[in-house]
Amino acid sequence: MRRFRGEAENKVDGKGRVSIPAPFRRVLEEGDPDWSDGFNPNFVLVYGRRNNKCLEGYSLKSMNDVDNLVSRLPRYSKEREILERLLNSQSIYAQVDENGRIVLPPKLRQLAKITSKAMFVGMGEKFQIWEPDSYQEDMELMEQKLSENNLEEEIYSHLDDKE
Amino acid sequence: MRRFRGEAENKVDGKGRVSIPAPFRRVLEEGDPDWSDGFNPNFVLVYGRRNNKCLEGYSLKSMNDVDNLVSRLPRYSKEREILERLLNSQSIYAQVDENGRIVLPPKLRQLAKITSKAMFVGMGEKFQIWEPDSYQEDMELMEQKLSENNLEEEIYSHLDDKE
DNA sequence: TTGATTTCCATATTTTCCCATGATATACCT
DNA sequence: AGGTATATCATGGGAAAATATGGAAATCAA
Repeated sequence: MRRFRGEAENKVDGKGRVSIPAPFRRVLEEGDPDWSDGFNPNFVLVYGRRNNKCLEGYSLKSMNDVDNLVSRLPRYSKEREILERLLNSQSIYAQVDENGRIVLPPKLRQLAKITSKAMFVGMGEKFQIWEPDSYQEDMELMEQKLSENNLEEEIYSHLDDKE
Repeated sequence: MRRFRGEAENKVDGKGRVSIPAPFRRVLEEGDPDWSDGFNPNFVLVYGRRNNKCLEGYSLKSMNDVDNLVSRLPRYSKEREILERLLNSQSIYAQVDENGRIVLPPKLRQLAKITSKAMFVGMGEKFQIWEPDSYQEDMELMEQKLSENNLEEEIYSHLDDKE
């Protein structure tokens, strides 16, 4: 299964339209069970995550995976209710149009402070949409934290095969 | 499993096209689960490592191994999000074309300061793409450091099996 | 009606695809 | 062994398709 990789900065016009980077569209197509050649994929936009600093896009398949994880929790547990609230109420279906664009509703643009440009960031099974300056800030903050405490090595150590 | 070995300097044309050295292609083919004779392998180009001094190519298989390790971390943990950011946002899929070439997008060429030539360097499970002068500099720096303190022996000693 | 949203069309630029060439290399055949 | 046909390789150029983006017309909603 193809993953969301790379970054792309696209323009947002007055109507809130933005192009989804073509490589991301390929992943969304692959992740939409109903998609077939010539048609446009649907997917899910989540806006309640990361303190509203960005939006997150999931293919239908990967959203399903997340939903299934939630379903495994006890039906009326606090955790499950919170997760269901975050994932379901704070998300919408979006559909790519004929030109490869979506419309970001005003509310979502406000939340993420997106005005004239949007930065698309690949995150593997999902992607994020940032206001470009916020993204750069966040990236720098992350890199700073990594180098500060020599965390990079520690982080990468998580990758070592341990069985 | 075949490994990336050797060096090759190839031209980069105006469109950013470069030939992947034929021996490297053989490794990429072997490392692409979907590849079969007559087709062209896909792989992953990473541009965020090594201070942007070069690009790195990974076969799909070896990249998959890394991704799978990340997937084992709790889905929304800090570590996983950081790793996903590092690994996914700073990489793209690349596909070898009919003539054995890939296109280096302008952004990646800029990052590595690659203009008209690219040096391909085998690194075992991955390969690097350098601007030829930068590569020579880096190589000389390394050799200098090694000989200066007579470190070569010490370096190789790390290879001894210690349990 | 009027503002907003969706659909459709237009276009410059980028990217991809396809074919061509010269240079090596490999295989084959007598 | 010599010579010839056959691949493969690195590279170039042009045609065709795809991408990102702008704007107009059509549709919808209050």
